[in-house]
Amino acid sequence: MTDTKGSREPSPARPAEAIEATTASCEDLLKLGNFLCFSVYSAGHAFTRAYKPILDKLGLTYPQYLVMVALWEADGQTIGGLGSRLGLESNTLTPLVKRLEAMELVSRLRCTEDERQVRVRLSEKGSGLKAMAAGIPLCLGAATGMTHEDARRMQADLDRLRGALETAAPRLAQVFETTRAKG
Amino acid sequence: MTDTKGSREPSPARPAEAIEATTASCEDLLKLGNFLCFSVYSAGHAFTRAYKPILDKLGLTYPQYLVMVALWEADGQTIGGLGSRLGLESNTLTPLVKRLEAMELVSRLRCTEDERQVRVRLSEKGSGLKAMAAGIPLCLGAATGMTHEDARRMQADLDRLRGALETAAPRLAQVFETTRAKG
DNA sequence: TGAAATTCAATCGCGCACGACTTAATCGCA
DNA sequence: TGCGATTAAGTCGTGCGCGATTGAATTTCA
Repeated sequence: MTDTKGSREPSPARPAEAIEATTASCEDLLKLGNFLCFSVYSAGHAFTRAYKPILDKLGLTYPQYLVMVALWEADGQTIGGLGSRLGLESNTLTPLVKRLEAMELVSRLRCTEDERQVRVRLSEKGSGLKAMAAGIPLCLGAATGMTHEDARRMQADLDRLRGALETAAPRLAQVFETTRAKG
Repeated sequence: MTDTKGSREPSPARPAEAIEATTASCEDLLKLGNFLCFSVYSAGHAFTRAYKPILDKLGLTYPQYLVMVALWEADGQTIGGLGSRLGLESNTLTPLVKRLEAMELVSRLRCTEDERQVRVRLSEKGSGLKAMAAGIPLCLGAATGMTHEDARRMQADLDRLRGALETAAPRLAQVFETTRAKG
């Protein structure tokens, strides 16, 4: 084993935070606890699990709930429109929306002006669910004990991060090759 | 743009930001853009997509990569140990680890002292991959353009959020009922 | 105008995530 | 000691997420 030297902390003189942040070693870099991506991944699962007991009462899964939220905000979106709003492809949305249709929460209708597109409309039942769902964000907000300011700040951070990742993604394979060649 | 009414705020003593944060209307609450959970969800997908071109070169999926990271940090963990580290159940990990075994990156060995448990050990090939993977965090870090301090702060925020959600999850269904009854 | 290129939704296959359940080993305790 | 309870891993079914591909409608432009 590489890090089983008994004493984990090498130099407790300076604040550990500063040291780790500036002089991260190869070992430190490959520790799960230092992975921002893992924190995001875990928080995402935690949200899904926290929502579950509530969404069970509505008969929705978490992604289905997000689609409903998008439709409550703007009814009659196309599959592609929902996709770009939610960051999902038609191969994910088509079956998901079909399940919503089977539950009679939405109807799917091919556009007359452009028959390639499919428009998703809320049914009465689907619109009605909105009132019930209105309490969920407050409920979750109370559960996390976060202030709205903190929540907004985290959102801003996360959205900036997502933007940076989306911008970088196309050239990351190349960057990785270069990094490896140098290192 | 429904929040541009100007006359929404009952108590105009505080700055608009704080008011919006504290007195979000039902409409505002159900907008996707105000959902912290959606920001986490999207950032998670963005990470998966950003990692993909890099992980393709290693022949790993993103969850497989996280398992490998956990093993590089501490080899020989049991399925249950990996599960509690990664927040996953055996029904997710068992087939995942079997795929890693099929790639000859790990071996699975039933413990002799407790035959209910299975220990997962890195193979030569699996250990060797660590060197190649060492460059990935730096690569991603550079791609996001974040400072280590920012990353650590977000991690701290996210980990706190995850903790709060895990604590709250068991009683959320009840809280939701109460909220609905009152609202 | 008509053929090539593009766009949109849909289908298929694979891997992850998890609830419900099974099987086998270990533990607790009368 | 032996039997019920607990624990660990695994199996199965369902839904999400996406790469690859298809088919049909639309757009482009020679």
